[in-house]
Amino acid sequence: MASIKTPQAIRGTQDIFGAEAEAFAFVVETFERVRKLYRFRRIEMPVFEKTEVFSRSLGETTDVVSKEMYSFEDRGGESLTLRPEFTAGIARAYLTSGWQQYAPLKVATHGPLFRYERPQKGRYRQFHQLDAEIIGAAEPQADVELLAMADQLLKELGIAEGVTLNLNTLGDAPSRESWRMALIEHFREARDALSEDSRERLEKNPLRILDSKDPRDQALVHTAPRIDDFLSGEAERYFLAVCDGLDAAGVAWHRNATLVRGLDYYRHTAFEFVTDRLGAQGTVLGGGRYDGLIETLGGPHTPAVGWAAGVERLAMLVEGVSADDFIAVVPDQPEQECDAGRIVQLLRTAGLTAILAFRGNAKKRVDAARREGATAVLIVRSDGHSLGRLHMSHYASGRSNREQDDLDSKVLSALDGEFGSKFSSSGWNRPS
RNA sequence: GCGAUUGUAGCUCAGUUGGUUAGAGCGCCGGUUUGUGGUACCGGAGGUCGCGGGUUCAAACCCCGUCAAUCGCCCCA
Repeated sequence: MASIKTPQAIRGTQDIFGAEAEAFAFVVETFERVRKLYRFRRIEMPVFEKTEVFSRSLGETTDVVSKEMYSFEDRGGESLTLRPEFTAGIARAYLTSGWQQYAPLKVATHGPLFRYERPQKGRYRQFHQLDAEIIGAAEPQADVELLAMADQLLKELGIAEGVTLNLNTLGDAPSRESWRMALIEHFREARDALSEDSRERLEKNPLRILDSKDPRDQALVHTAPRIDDFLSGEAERYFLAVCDGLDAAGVAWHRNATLVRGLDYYRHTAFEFVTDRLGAQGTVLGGGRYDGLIETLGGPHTPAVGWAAGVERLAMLVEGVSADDFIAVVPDQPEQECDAGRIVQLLRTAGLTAILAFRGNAKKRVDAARREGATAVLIVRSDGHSLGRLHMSHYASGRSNREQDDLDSKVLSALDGEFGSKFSSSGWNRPS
């Protein structure tokens, strides 16, 4: 008999369960809560777009476009691509869905993205991002607001301690271009001292040499021309306004003059929240201003700024999302199954998390409930049983008698007298 | 695309210089005890040793290939 081979999961995809899934959900829920505080409007976006949406906006020579896109032809012969990022699709929607009328538009979304890369720690082929954008705002306050929201998000996730905001400006288009020329000249003179990778970058993307990890490049980076010397007066004023705004908002930041961003569309403000706790993937949230992007999609000149954050990376920093308390209801004998079912439903209706332990005898059910981490087990006995009809056993460690009493009275009020006006209760912290 | 490490039960892992029938814990299934306090007891099922080839009297172990995972390079969130 030929055995059936179980298909494997696609490389770089994840099946998330348990504590990791809880951390993942905690990140997303916290983001949803925080973005509402800033009144970013929720949007839902397609997971795929015409390929040109990404190829035109990100830059043909970027790695994302040249080798990381999941592209395919549909039945009509059109080239489509699973989104490798959010921004390009949102910019397209801004133009094709009439969202220009809402400018300045503050939007937020989250969901899966796809890049054909070699998976490693904090990097997957299907990964997930939080995303926030302000479209149609040229004011530095937009940058500040976005960063303030990012900062609050990290604080509310409880991970702000190990994460720092690196901030830089890439200047406006003329500033960036003259800086770029100066960098090429600087590195070309010392070409032989550069690492192999950086010699490659010199042709393709000279700005990237600045954040090379190769020690051979470090010395040259140190003496490289700085963007500050090429900033136009306007670009400089803009950056100062962002810095002042951050200080006023109480957002801590570090100037990092060698911070650049990978995608072509960035101008002015560029930023990354980085940590050293995630191995090679230190960037947990990154973004910047992309005033030129919407024009590359055929729209009017539209200033915009945004960021994206890796949900998996944030979730890895979040530790010990405490599981919610729950009560397991266990019938003593099969005859109490219906009573137990009634009780568990009453508890849920009253807003208490409760499960009905339904496999094995009472002993096995109690054991199973405790293994699952039940806060307490409510045993249901027959009416008139010598040990009483209901018994609460508290199993959560480190709870005070007061907390246990509170839970007992919540349960009693949820049952509303149906199973008697009181029950016995025992617990580790209770002298009994 | 490149490099390093690792693939043994559902999970976490042992497995000697190559040598009978590949083990443990947890989980799972069955039962006993217990009317409740953090690991009670007894029994059971479950493994093409990632896959393919080679060396050998003999391979989980050595060699080659391949696939996958992990970490790193590149790049990015």
